[in-house]
Amino acid sequence: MPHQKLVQSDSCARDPCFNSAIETRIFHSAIHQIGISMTFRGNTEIYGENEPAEYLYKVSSGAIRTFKVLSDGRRQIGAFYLPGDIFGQEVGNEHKSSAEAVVDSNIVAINRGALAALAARDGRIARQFWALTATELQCVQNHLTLLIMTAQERVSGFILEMAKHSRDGLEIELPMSRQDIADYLGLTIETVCRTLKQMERCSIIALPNSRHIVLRNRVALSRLDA
Amino acid sequence: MPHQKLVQSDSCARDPCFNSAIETRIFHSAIHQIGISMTFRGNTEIYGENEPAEYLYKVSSGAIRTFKVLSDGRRQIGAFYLPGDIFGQEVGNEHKSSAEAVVDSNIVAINRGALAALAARDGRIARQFWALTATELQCVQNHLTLLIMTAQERVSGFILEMAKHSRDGLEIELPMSRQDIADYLGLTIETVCRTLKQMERCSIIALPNSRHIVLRNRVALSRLDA
DNA sequence: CGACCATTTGATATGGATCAAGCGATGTGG
DNA sequence: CCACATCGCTTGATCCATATCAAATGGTCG
Repeated sequence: MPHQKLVQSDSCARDPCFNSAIETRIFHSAIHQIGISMTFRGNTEIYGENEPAEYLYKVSSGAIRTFKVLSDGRRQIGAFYLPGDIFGQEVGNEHKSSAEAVVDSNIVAINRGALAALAARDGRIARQFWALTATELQCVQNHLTLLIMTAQERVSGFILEMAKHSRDGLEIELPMSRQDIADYLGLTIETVCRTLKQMERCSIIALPNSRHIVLRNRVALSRLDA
Repeated sequence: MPHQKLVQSDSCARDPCFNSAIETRIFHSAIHQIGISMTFRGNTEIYGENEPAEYLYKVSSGAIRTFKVLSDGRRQIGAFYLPGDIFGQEVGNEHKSSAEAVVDSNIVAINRGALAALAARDGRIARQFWALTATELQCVQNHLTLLIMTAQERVSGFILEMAKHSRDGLEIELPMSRQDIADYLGLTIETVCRTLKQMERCSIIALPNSRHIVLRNRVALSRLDA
């Protein structure tokens, strides 16, 4: 799960080649100055695979998923982006994934060309711009590690990721469906359900309803995640 | 599989924010000028997880694997680096994986600080420096896609990747063991063996010996890879 | 209230893991 | 030069985690 805050608080902050908290703030305020605010209803497309990547997006509210659909219809969700996260940064000129709003969402769109122009004049902006790719890399690598693990480990990994985004780190409001979670973790809906249920039986979590998870035993949960 | 050539020939080349073939050449010649050549025997460590990332490395000959070992001993190979590839680029100041020579290898080590200094004076170098992260991202994303597929698809994906590195794209010399392949694909040795054998039975590939694969039917192979 | 869709739960099937030999190179010492 | 130990690979038999198929439940909206 991409997460701008990670960049500030993690190892990256110490790397002279990367960003600092101050630069991050400058960058985000630049985004809001040159960006255009937009609204998307849940389950609507923001951009499609192979489309030219003209814009970068910052999530103001809601949740976004990026994904690829394989030839046989299987869907691989690459990431979920939550408020504060930036998505749409690509390696080339084209989007390598599609992006959809998971629920009704507000996002700020920033023209990549305009941002590049700013970056050309301000090294701090340039560093932040590049740091997006680095953050992305970090997230994909974590995701990769999840995919070689057992169902239990994947689900606990997912819950712990989501918990980082929640206010208190204990109560999680899931914007996404079971199918979304399954496609993110490379499992089926049924396995996700059963695994969650089993964790509930062990009093590791509580499931007041299908979109709400409460952490009851974080230590046990972390243990499940290898 | 990271692959500098990818950066030149792929979509990235068209992105003004990224590199061009000329810049790539300038970058690589800079590496050879400020880099120190080193030799590693097969199965020896180049760097370990969490060590400070002082150097960047370019493979001259041989093959390198980067990997993480999970708490329970499972090993996840993140990538194989073959001649021409650059590895050791990290998001922060520390290596997030360990690196080992797969077979006896020659590599050129470049001080990251020295490269950063060059980059500060030459935007072309800076772009290339950053493009490394982008290339890495691209590769991890491909790897991620492999891991949600069936054993057959993973193995064919792997073979096709390796074929890109071979001279004629048909005859593949594998530097790595079955265990390495298994740990890269998230499978067991036995499954890798059986899958290869089955492809041989279908005349999709030939296996003159365990380290040599010959593509007999590339179309059928690509079809297996979703 | 009834239709609809997401989620849960249950029963069964299966792909890949695990366990266990066998085999074929490579190397070592007698 | 040949037994023999070693190590990586292959092959076979069995098991199990997760997928698949099927049905029940429950929440939401007209």
